[in-house]
Amino acid sequence: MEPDTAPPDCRTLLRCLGAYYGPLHWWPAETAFEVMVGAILTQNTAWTNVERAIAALREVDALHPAGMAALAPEELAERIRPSGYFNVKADRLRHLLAFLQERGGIEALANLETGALRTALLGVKGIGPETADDILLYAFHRPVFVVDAYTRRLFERLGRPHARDGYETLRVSVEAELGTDVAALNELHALIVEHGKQRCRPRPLCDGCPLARVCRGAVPE
DNA sequence: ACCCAGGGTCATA
DNA sequence: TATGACCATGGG
Repeated sequence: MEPDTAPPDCRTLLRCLGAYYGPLHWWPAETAFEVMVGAILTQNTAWTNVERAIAALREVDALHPAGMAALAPEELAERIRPSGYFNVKADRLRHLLAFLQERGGIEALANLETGALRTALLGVKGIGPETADDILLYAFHRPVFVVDAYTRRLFERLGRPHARDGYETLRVSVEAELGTDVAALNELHALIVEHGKQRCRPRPLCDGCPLARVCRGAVPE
């Protein structure tokens, strides 16, 4: 059943979720390249598994492009094994490396306009819309909203418009509310993920909480 | 023993 | 456009 009140806007969600969980200081990485690697490794995978893979890469100094490129393909796959889909993801990381080299590195990419940069990222095999937007927002600090499965579930339960529309439509609808506020876009996605991971009964998160009845489990009627 | 996780690609209809 | 199969590990 849908809430009988109007669905909360994004600023309200930020205030409420932020009061309870935040600030979250995303993305958990030290460099732009590490953000890109993490964005690929976390595809359909729990972050705890990604942390092991990242640690295994750090052990052999493979968290920068040259260091990763120096690894044999088999060793790269072996290092990231804990993150799952390790053969697929090893290929994707190598596509990323080739892309960075062709384009003159991260510094050169940073000169591109956001739309051009997104198009370029989507041209890399293994980088789809969500991964591209993770990279745009958290590695290049561009004003982009990242849509993921948690976002769809939450928005659907809140009765927000476009919850079931295509990726681009949903993304643009949020960006229309938050404008070019990179800090807000950063925090909102992080908070939605953090809240989505909770396995809890619905409870109020803030004063007059608009999603007190919306948690990971079924929405009580 | 199941279900899911901070997706994406490819083949098919 | 829209499903379905596939990729794979680790925690609840």
